[in-house]
Amino acid sequence: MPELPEVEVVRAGLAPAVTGARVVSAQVMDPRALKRHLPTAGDDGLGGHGVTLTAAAGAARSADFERRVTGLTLAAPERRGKFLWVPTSGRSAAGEPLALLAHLGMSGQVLLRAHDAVDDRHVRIRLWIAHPDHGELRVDFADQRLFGSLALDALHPANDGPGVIPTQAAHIARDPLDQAFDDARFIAALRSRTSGVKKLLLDQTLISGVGNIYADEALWRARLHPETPGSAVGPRKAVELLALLRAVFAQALVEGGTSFDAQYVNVNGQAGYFAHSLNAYGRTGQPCPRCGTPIKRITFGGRGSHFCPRCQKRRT
DNA sequence: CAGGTACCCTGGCCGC
DNA sequence: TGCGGCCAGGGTACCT
Repeated sequence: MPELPEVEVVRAGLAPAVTGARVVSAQVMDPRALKRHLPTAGDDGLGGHGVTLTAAAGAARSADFERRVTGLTLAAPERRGKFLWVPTSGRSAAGEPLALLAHLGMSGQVLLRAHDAVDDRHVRIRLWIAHPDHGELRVDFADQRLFGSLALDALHPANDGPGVIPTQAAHIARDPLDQAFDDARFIAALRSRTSGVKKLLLDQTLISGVGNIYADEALWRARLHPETPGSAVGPRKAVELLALLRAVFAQALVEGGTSFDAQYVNVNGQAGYFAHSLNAYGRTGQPCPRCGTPIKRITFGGRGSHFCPRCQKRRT
C-alpha cells in the first residue's frame, strides 16, 4: 500500500537512473493503466478515472501515450503526497512543460530493469530509456489491481507556494515532509472540522501522503481514537499528532517503507521492512505494544481502522 | 460541510 | 477440486 514513504523511496530510487535519460520507446500492454492519461486533440471521447475504456478507445489512448512519450528527455523526479512525476522536455499545446505522472494506487510498482531482464508479473506499461552514464534500461510500471496509472500531464506553477504541480494533482495539499507545508493552517483546519480525526488525516486536500497504514500508526502514537472529532483535538494534541506523523514517516523512510502482502517494492523489486515496526495496523487481536490490550478493528469510512481500545479512548 | 455509497480491479480467502 | 462470493485498498464521483 504505497503511501508517502513508499512513493518517496520509489522517487529517490528512480532519480539517478532517469534524470537526464531519453525515452527511446514505449509499450503499453494494458491501457487500463492509462486511466489518468487524457489524450489531446482527436480525443477518444471518454473521461479519465473511473471510466471503462472500450477496446478501440484503449488502443487509441495507448497509441497517443506511446507516440507522445517517445523521444522525451527526463528530468529529476518530484513528488507531492502520493503523486510522483518526472518533468520532461515535452510541452503541452498551451506551451507548459509536460510531466510523466505516476500514481501507484494500491499495488503499483515502478521497476528499473536491465534491458534484457525477464518480465515481472503484471507489467502494464514499459519504457525503454537511454541514460548517458547508465546506458539502456527498462522502466516497467507493474500494477496488479490497476488502481494506479501513468499519464502525460501539464505542469503549472503551484498556487500554494514554490514549485510546480501537475494538473491532476492541483487539488492535493502539500505533505508534511514538504518544506512549504503550513503547520498552523493544517492544525486550524483539523480543529475546525467535526469529522473523525482519521478521516481528516486521509483527506488529501488537507494533508497529503497519509493513507490507512500511517494514519492508524500516527493515531496510535498520539493515543487518539480514530473517530475523535477534529474539533475535540486540543491545540497541543494537534501539534503532537503532526509531529508523531512526521516521526512515523521518517522511520518508515529509513526502513524502506511498508511491504504488506508483498504489494509494495522499491525500484529494484525489494520489500521494505517497516511492517515489522507496525504497532496497530493489521494487528487485530494482538496485544498493544504499550499496554497489552488486544488491538481492535472497526470499519470507518469504508476502511478498516486499527487501534488500542485502552490507550486510544474516544474524546467527544 | 458531512455522511453514505458506488466504482475502478485482482487475488487471496472463505464456505459450500 | 472447484466455484461463487466477499473483501481490501486510494481516489473520485455523486447522492442525500
